[in-house]
Amino acid sequence: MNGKISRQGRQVLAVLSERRVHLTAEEIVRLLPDVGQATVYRSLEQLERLGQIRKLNLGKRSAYYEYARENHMHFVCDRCREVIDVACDVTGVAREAGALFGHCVDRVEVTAGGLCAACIAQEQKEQQ
Amino acid sequence: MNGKISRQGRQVLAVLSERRVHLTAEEIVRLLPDVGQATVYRSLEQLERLGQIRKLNLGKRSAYYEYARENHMHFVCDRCREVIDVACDVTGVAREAGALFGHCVDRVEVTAGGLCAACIAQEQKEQQ
DNA sequence: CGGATAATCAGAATCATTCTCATTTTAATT
DNA sequence: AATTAAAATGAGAATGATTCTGATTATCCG
Repeated sequence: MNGKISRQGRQVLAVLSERRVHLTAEEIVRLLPDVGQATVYRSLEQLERLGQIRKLNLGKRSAYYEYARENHMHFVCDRCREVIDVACDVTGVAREAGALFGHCVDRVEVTAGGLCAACIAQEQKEQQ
Repeated sequence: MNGKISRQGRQVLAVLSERRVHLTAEEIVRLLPDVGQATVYRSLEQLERLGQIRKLNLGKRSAYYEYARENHMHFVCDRCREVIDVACDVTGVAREAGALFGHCVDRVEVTAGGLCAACIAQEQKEQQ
């Protein structure tokens, strides 16, 4: 459970790696009918600890998970609730800010909220 | 429920404004014995919508709430689980990044993880 | 005042996540 | 390959934060 990844763990990782989207634990459970949900949760935790995936706390009911890749932030639209990836790396800034107080930052999550482009267009249409 | 804040809502805001710390909804419920928990949750939601407070999704069991003030990020120590405020404003960067795709960013939450200064010291002591 | 509308409260319901424990798999050693 | 110990799995129960419900109470406005 520390370094080695089991068959089930590899299945979970494969789902996230292939789809390249944010998925909830529940969606992963459904995509892997012969892996128990406790195991899915355990694998997600292990994979996150190993840095292979990231857990996203977006203020939604459930957490989302994604395959770890270059840094980007997550934009959640207040209107359609869509989650959109946006290239934006502030890891350096955050690390330096933490270092000023002696903390060692090794993980940074940026979540933004507002109106997405599609919803801005929608609202303009509606107001005419 | 949209613009006006009820007596109970003002009590919730007062707790957050006076203490200036992150509190869970449950802690606020305990601090206000004669406000029902459903009302605390509803008030928190309204106050967040009005921009008076911020909801923090730190990957803990429950969400935290804080009085809205100048921007800072939240650092969660992987060892002691403490939540520490760290001055670090990336709102501008995030807003520009969103604008590139036509999104209107009006809220940015930065959460960092790693080892806090106290735990780094602890671990060094232990290794001797 | 009186009636309409909205907010509150207590408690129940929901639902994501974690726990339990019997069973199975894996790894190491003979 | 057989043996055994340790670890991982899975089904289902338990937990706990949040949301919903329905009856009651407060607020607003003529």
